[in-house]
Amino acid sequence: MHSVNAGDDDRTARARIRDAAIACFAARGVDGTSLKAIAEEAEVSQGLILHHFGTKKGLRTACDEYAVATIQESKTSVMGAGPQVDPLAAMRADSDGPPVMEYLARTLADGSPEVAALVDGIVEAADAALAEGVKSGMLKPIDQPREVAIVLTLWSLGLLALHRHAERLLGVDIIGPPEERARYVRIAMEALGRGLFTDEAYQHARDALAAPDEERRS
Amino acid sequence: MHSVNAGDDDRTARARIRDAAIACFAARGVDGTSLKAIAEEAEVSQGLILHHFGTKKGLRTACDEYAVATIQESKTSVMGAGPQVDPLAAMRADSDGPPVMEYLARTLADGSPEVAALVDGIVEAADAALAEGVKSGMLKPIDQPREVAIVLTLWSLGLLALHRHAERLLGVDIIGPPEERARYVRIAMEALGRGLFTDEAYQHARDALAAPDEERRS
DNA sequence: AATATAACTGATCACATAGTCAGTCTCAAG
DNA sequence: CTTGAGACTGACTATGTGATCAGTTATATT
Repeated sequence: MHSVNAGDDDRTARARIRDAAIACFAARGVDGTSLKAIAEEAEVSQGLILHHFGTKKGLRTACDEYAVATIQESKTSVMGAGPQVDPLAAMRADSDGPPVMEYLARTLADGSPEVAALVDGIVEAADAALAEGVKSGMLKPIDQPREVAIVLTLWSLGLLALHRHAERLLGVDIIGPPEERARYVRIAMEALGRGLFTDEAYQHARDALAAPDEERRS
Repeated sequence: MHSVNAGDDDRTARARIRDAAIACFAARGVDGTSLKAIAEEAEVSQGLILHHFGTKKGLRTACDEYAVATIQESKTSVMGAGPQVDPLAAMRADSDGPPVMEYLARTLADGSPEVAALVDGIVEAADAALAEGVKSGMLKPIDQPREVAIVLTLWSLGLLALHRHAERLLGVDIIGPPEERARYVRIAMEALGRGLFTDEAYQHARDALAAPDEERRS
């Protein structure tokens, strides 16, 4: 009865609580989720949650750490295959585990230090991937490579945060499996790959933007 | 004492409550804000909030409507100046009013119908702007103009939702005044304007993506 | 088997919350 | 002046919250 396992679930109670919390937080937000709801979802008592995590904030932190670790893991495994243009492509949550991507989408905006560090790491990876792409001749030389890496990363993650809008407008669940995201990648490729401006319009815009006060180059 | 106005503030109490709610919601989120906190901020009793708005949800809806109306207003006024590439540039909150942009950034992700409608409207505007740009020869022809308009809009709005990350990584407050955002525009221009891929790499990637279903392992 | 340690529960606490209500005050119209 | 309606308040309620705690059960160690 009071065993470590409950039902046919072989996860430890601690893991079950964490996963339940991630699911609840992803679905209704951290503030919108009570410990009671998590306890019911994990089929444990509410007291056990606090026994394991101390406070709700502690649970939140544990969720952040787990999500970050999960994503880092899949990121490095995907990274081995070669440089990736789309930072999002490097992030793929296991379909069987807790909904890490949804959780991240929810918590990206209300900045915890753990998530901030994750974002920083993704930027670094994107920066490296861009440099690699330039070196291999796949990408054009970039004037502000780091800044471009940052913006590309935040565009991707921002789209993740707004994935419900993307689903409504585009009919694409960018959190879903790779084949579901293929349409998005094609659209992104059209915008980012060849560029939108005509050559002369780009030169003109560039000159107009370059004019201001100070110049920041690497 | 019980007059319509309080202190030297000539807004109606109803407007003061709404503005205070927007400020609190923007700062700490809707769920993280109590009616008591709003009442204190607006210098009214908590009962008056419910007298005017019925429920907290009603207040939230009123905030959404006000924010949407404010942004729509500035959007159309900016639109008169000509087609805009960056959807964000069309949105500028008055510096004196409540922090509408911060509020929008907070609420973009937890989709209310009002905000969803606003997003749809911005997409329409971006779509029209793209078409205009193509027509005037500023932009290259676009294969999937509507989809590109959607993605560009969501990238911009997603960046807005993640503006704290942008500030940390880029040192740019994209909510701030236009001159503050100039650096971001230059970066976005480098990525979107001329494109990142070399010509042959783009052709190659494009061909690879055009194939209906393929397992893409780079 | 004995014992210590950790897992776990359910009752309970103090507190914050959204919402209700009775009644006061202001002001304008009759 | 009277009256009625809406603005407004402060006390109140019912409920939900995170957290505490005493006590119980399981697991591991010896």
